[in-house]
Amino acid sequence: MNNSQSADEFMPLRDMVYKSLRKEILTGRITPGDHLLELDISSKLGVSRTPVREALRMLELEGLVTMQPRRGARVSKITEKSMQDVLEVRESLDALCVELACTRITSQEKDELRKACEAFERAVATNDSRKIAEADVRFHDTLLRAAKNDRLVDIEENLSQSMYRFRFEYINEGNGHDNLVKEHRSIYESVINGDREKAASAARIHIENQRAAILSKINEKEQAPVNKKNNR
Amino acid sequence: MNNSQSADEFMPLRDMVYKSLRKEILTGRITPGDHLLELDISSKLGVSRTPVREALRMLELEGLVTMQPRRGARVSKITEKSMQDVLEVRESLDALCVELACTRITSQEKDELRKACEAFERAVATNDSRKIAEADVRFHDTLLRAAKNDRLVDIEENLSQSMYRFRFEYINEGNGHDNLVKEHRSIYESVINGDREKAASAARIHIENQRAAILSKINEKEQAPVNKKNNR
DNA sequence: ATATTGTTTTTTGTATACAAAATGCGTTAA
DNA sequence: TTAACGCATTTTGTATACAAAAAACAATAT
Repeated sequence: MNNSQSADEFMPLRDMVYKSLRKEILTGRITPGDHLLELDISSKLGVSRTPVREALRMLELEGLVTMQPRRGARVSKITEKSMQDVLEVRESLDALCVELACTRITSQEKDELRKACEAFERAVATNDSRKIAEADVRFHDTLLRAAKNDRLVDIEENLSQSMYRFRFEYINEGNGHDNLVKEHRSIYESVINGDREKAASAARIHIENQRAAILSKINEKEQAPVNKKNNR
Repeated sequence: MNNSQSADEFMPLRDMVYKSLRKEILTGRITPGDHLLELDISSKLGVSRTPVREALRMLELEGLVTMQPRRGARVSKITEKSMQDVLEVRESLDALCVELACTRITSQEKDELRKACEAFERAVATNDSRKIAEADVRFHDTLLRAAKNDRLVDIEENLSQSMYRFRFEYINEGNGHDNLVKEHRSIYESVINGDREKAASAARIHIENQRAAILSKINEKEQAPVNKKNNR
């Protein structure tokens, strides 16, 4: 009965379920390790098990849930190692992204990038971390589009998902906002000027700083006794 | 009735179907643009539509098939652009891979890498392109494992899949075998010596040459009237 | 001959039914 | 008290049934 996902109408139920579950995982309403019961989900969303199962297969391939045959699906755990792995790959791919953008960006996209950069600065000024996160995504999406590589877009989207929870938290960190602005500006200017080397190194520094923020956050948590289960 | 996939026994049917379909796509027995009829597949493999549908959802997320709601699944088309996109990403990630391998490879893995490198040289000597392709995969897998990054492994596997058909063909190219040996050896030596810069540039050159071979192959085909369908 | 409309057939989407494995629980025996 | 066994329940895996959309086809009118 509860729909909880807009923009459907003629969307197959499996996609509705998929988006709904993904949202709950990314926003932390379902936490790593939680068992995903097909019957629970289907009754909660008012559909049968069939679309639920298909959605689970999709989430499995995305890496958000882990299947054990005959034992069901669980929300994938995030370890520090897995986060390190993601960040390493992102560093290379973000560098690639801005390098490609340097040579392929159109004048219209340059304009968009400027706006996105300015919007980010304004968002930081408001100190509203939701707005900051949104503006951050917009800036990076603009760069990604300018790179004109569809496969890169797919992979980066997938990597971003893995970082979603942490992105929100590292942006909440009190200190680094001004640094973020500077880093974005540096990337922006390099891309506009078509300076591939400088753009790449700026992108790498940007990720490197995120890594530091995220890892300090993880370690901080490790101190506290964190192993609570079932937030509902 | 026809099983066509070994190593199952207690594998869920969806995985059997998934592997079976993937194999047929990768080996070209089903070609891009082909319509995948659920009922055909299920009767051919002797299972019901349920596991077939779940397998299709997985292949969709992997990018091997493209779904149109209410209109079924088709094998994804490979365009020159999509191949270029894949190669660009691979260049960055292969460079990352060997850089990581430089600092993380164990002495045991160094040994494996040496063996893989030598096996590749022997394979080239036989001039059997199937053997060459296998040895090539072995060499790259060894490097990938040495990099100790699970996410990188996943992504590279996915990218390799997209190139599977072409890998076979470019390896068939008469000219480049000796070059391949030299390139591998250069990568091998750099990694053993822990020279990140040299390893990265060697890896990039390696991919760059593959790009040239693959693209010449694609262009060659474009000349001939290639739009045949249904090879069965 | 072509376009349009209506009808039949095919195909996908969804729900449900049934089988088999896994889980949980209580009982019994050491 | 604990370990082990068996039974009941839950949960996943698979098949099938039914609904609805799309495609194929035929007939009619222009």
